[in-house]
Amino acid sequence: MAPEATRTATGGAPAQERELRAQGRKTMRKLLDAGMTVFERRGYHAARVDDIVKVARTSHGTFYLYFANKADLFRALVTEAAEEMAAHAASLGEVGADDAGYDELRKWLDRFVDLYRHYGPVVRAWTEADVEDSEFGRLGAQLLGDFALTLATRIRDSGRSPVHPQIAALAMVAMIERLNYYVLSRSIDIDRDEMIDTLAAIVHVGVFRGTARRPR
Amino acid sequence: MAPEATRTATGGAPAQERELRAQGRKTMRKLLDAGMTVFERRGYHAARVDDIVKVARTSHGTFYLYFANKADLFRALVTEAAEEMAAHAASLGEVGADDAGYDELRKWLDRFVDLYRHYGPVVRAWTEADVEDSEFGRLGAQLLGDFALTLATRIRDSGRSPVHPQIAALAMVAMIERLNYYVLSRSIDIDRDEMIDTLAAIVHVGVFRGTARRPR
Amino acid sequence: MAPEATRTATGGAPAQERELRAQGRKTMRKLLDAGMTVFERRGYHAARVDDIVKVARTSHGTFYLYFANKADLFRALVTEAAEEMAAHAASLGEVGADDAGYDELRKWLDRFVDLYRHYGPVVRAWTEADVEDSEFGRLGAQLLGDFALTLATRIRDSGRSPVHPQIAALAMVAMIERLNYYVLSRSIDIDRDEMIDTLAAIVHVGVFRGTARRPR
Amino acid sequence: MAPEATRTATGGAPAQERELRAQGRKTMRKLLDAGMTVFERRGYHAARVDDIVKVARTSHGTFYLYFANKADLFRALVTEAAEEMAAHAASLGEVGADDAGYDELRKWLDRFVDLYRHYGPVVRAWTEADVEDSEFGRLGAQLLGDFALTLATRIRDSGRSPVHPQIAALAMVAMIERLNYYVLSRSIDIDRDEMIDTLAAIVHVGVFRGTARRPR
DNA sequence: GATGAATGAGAATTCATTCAT
DNA sequence: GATGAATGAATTCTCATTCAT
Repeated sequence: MAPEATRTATGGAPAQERELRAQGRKTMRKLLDAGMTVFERRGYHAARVDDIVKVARTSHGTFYLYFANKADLFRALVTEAAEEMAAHAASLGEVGADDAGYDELRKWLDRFVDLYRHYGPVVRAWTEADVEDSEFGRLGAQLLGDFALTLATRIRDSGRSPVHPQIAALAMVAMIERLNYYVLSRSIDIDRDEMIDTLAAIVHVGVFRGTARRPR
Repeated sequence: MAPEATRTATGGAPAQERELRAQGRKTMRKLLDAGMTVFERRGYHAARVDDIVKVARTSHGTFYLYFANKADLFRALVTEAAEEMAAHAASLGEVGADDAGYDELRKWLDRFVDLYRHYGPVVRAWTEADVEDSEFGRLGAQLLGDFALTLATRIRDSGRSPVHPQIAALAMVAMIERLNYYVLSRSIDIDRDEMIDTLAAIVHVGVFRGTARRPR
Repeated sequence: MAPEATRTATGGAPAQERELRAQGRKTMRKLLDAGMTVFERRGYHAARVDDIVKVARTSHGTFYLYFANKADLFRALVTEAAEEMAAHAASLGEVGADDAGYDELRKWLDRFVDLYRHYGPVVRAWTEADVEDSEFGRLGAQLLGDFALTLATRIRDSGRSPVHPQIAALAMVAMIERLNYYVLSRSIDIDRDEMIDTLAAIVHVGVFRGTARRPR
Repeated sequence: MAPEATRTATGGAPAQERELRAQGRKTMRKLLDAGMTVFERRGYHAARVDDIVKVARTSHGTFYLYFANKADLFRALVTEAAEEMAAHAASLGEVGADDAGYDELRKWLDRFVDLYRHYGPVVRAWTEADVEDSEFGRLGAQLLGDFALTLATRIRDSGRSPVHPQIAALAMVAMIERLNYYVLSRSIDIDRDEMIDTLAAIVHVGVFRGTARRPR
């Protein structure tokens, strides 16, 4: 289940008022992809419609045929990312104190890293856009909430953790998201498997009071 | 030792070419404080020089008497913050597996939360500015590096941790910084002490393999 | 062969990155012409982009669609003028000591006066811009050099002149250019033909050691 | 009779309303000299009061104690220069067709080159300021007129010249002034004596119908 | 559907001049 | 007399958005 498979590409406001044919859908996709590229390169604020349009090899006029404005395109990307992330959060199974629990956790983290590698640019630009635009803030808060809620449930279910489940869940999200961010944005050179091992070990022992021998 | 005590207020480029008298230094401080306020409110990008000037109750021209531009003022703030943060990182003592180790960790976190409450606006705006301006990126990467290095040393010194010290250190920073960020920016309502307890517990057990009974 | 015939209208930096259609080229021409008008009226420094835009009956934004800034537009005008001037310098034929030599010289001067009447505004603004902007200085020095070189060759070829050919050539340029400048800028009231006669006579006798009877 | 000897240093408007003591006069002279330096370096427009004040090692406030504004200081310099120039123009004696005439002309030119080397910066900035500010334009037109009138009289007096005396006089001024300008501003490398010889030869033969053998 | 051209509000920056000490 | 500080009008330039073809 590669991220690409589920791309919904809802499209912006103007596009939803019209029927899109094959060509139209293609143009819209080009713009979305270009947006991704540009937001990654320059962040949300510094990204200009002009940049996006150039990368997509279309014109200014065309852009506004599909999206109401820059925020509209961004919202489409963010929504796509948020849905994938939320789905992923829910996919974490029971995390026992034993090796099986560790494995479940590790597998889940592994998948997260994939997702983040794909949607990272959006998530990062999001953090940035967030500050002023309360709309993105709300979207983000909700995603964060959903994400943390699922984890909190798993922590509480484990019945072992002496820590505050909600806070611990948020702390976990913080650690996982931000470490990935550091690695991607600062080009810190960390071995992917080692990173996942470390995260899994800290979370399993620190949050789920795992007792399994450290693997590898 | 409140943060205010050590404020160095280096000042921007134009201010460093002149020697400032009392009044000048006062005005510069007003501008720095106003910058803090505005960056907090609107983030780095959305902050306009005009906003800062209004908050500081000075004129446009005056601003440029002390700082070359918005980035220059921000750099002054960032430098101030970075110095404090780095100093704090270095202040973490040995973290044993016992209660004393836990206490050391908790005390250190407690102090961090204070610092972050003060400099948070800067750190957050920093993350945002970072994307385009590589200068801030470098400053940030360096601070992150310094911070993580100190922690990695403590982890390695503890001799107990089966996790990769450098990665674990980065993960710790990520968790601590980001959880504070969530709390401050999303106005998530978490009790300060509980948050510190939780962070201390996760790190002590997860990273330092602490064995102490959960306090409280 | 009126000056208008050869207008190349190279255009400024931004315009060269796109390909212009008919409308675009027209707008660019409007801006160039407006620039000429405004530089003539107020000189290089006092000319504001706003003035140019008003004369061209376009908007501010449009200006920057075609030129990077005032200097960029000016450079386009200067280049145009420099090319014409250089071509004209090269068109001076052999100048003998007899009446034919005088006639050649006079014809050439006559044409120069036409050219200068057209490009004078640019040349004058150039002198002014020159002081600070070394780029224009270089362009000007080169044009001056080209111009003088051609004349120096003619002087040397004449074989009669006891004066230093290069210095004499520069002196000629100085006299011709500056007298035209005085006449145009100070609105000194001199009869065009008399001016040309006088210049021709001085140069023919003073530089080429002409022996022809004074014409008219 | 070096230029320095006759410096009148009239001073700007504000200075004339007060009595100046020794210190005051010294400060004013510092500002005038600094103005000269800065106008030479950057031209009239680009020269900022700030530059002048820095070179003079005084403050902004002090500047306005002596001059009403930038133009006021410039006017003081220009007046000084204009007086010297006018006096020099008048000093040209009778120019005969023989060697003595040539010598008179040459001596006069020699002195002019000295003067121009000193006041050149002012004259050049003047040309530039002239474009917009009609006050300087008038001053310049008057100087030019005075200068040319004197020469025209000498030309007419010589009784030999078949050229139009007034036009020829203007042409002479143009040539002399501009060649010096080229040499000073473009740092064209011409031997001073050769330049004077050439100018003298062209003018003597071309304007005064001199018959003397070319000297040197 | 698509495109190049045009627009203008908004933000940054400079610098001559005035002011308070 | 002298000075550093403050001011704000004037300009330049950018870029999201609309328009005409």
